[in-house]
Amino acid sequence: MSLQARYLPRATPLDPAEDPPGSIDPLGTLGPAERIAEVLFPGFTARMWRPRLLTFAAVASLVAERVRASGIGPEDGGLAARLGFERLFVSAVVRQQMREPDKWRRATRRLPGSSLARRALRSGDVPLGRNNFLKGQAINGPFGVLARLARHLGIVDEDNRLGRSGEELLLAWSTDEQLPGLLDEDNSGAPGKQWVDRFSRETAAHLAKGQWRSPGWSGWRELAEPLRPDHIGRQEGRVLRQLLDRDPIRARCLELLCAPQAVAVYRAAGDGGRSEQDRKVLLEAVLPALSVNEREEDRVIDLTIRLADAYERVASLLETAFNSLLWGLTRRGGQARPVEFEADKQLQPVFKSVCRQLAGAGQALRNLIDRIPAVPQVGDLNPIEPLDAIAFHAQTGAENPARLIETVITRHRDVQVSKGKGMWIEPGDRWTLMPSLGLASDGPPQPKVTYLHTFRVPNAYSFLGELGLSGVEVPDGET
DNA sequence: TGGGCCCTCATGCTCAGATT
DNA sequence: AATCTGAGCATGAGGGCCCA
Repeated sequence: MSLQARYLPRATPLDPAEDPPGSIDPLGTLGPAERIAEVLFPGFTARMWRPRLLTFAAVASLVAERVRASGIGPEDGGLAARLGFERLFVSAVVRQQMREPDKWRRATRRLPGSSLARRALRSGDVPLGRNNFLKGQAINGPFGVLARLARHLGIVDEDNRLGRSGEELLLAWSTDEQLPGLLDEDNSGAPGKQWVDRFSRETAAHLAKGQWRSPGWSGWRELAEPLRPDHIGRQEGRVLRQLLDRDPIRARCLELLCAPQAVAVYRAAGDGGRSEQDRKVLLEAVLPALSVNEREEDRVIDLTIRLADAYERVASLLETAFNSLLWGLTRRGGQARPVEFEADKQLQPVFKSVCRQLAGAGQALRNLIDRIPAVPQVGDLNPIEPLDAIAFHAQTGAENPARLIETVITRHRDVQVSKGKGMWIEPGDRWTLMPSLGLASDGPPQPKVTYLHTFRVPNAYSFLGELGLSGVEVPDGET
């Protein structure tokens, strides 16, 4: 099929030459939600699933240090060595999986770079490097996605060098994997030291000479086996759990997630997607299990969950209102006068419903914000001003549909201005929808109850499952 | 029972926000 | 301004289901 000229993009009067408007978060609700999530599971992000990559991070940090000490690698603080070792590791795990799919089935799940490593292996075992591995490997690779938590736990420091907790973790790991003497400085010849020296040399040779071992090399297996992401050792697991429990709020949240009732709620909510898992577990399992009179951490968690819920209700209602404007404009060919939205028979019930629900949600949010200053663990992470703003918008928008429309478009304008971006909807006598931002569903958007943002509950359960909590293993269809 | 199609979800990249 | 970081989102691989 040939490409025809009429399908090529052409500038039209509707196609402004300036930068396109920001494509996500038109109401600026993401930032505050992230800060609320940070109270419950500090250090976690939405991409963290496999706790064993924390151990890998410690090992990679040690190897990078050894390569640096040897003076072979480039003078970059060990970054190149870390990334080189990481490529060897991912390739090593993928090789084992391709050789013995049954035994290694769960090893590469959510292992960043695994599919690129597999592709390189299939096309003739091409060495992994900058051009055929992860873009932005430093942050998107196995180390990178866990780096924030690894720092929180003291496994690595700000410069990604091995930290005190990292040493503790490595000692436990090396005992489990029968690699004693891992951290020896002298020429002890201990198995652990030999292992580290060997793969430090391999990493250095990979970096300096582009060395890439043949498929039959025994090192592939000996690298993959003790670090495979699906087998955490006993002592290693105990240390990981201790490190995660060092923050009292995170420890209490993890404890509450382990309750059978909470696990049941989590599993039952699986169909609704991750936002339903967040919402149901927090509201139906964790919140009722708190002892706010006896435990200080529980008071923090109680306020945070209530805050998260009120915030998400407000954010999703405002987004519904904004999407209604997009939908109304799309149906009118991208242009409409503001009064047409209020008069739209299909949008009227949506706006009315949003207003009605916003009144309660906005008041709830306002009451919770007032309690924040008394709880430093929440207040330190959550500036009041952005929360105040959204509560104010909720209460203003709740008055009537006209006020709602005005509030939402004003908030959108302020958000885009602060980002230095154009608006999705250009206001004026007639409002104009920017190209490619239309919303072309059959019916108007409906007020949603689902959370727009993630609160890390599924990530925490993934960690707990791999650390031995039963009932939350990632299902993979066996039996 | 085999083939094909559709849907789901993991994966990797892009872009926005934060920080220096 | 440049760099670093994180979530959103497009994409495509793979699994399941349906039909022949």
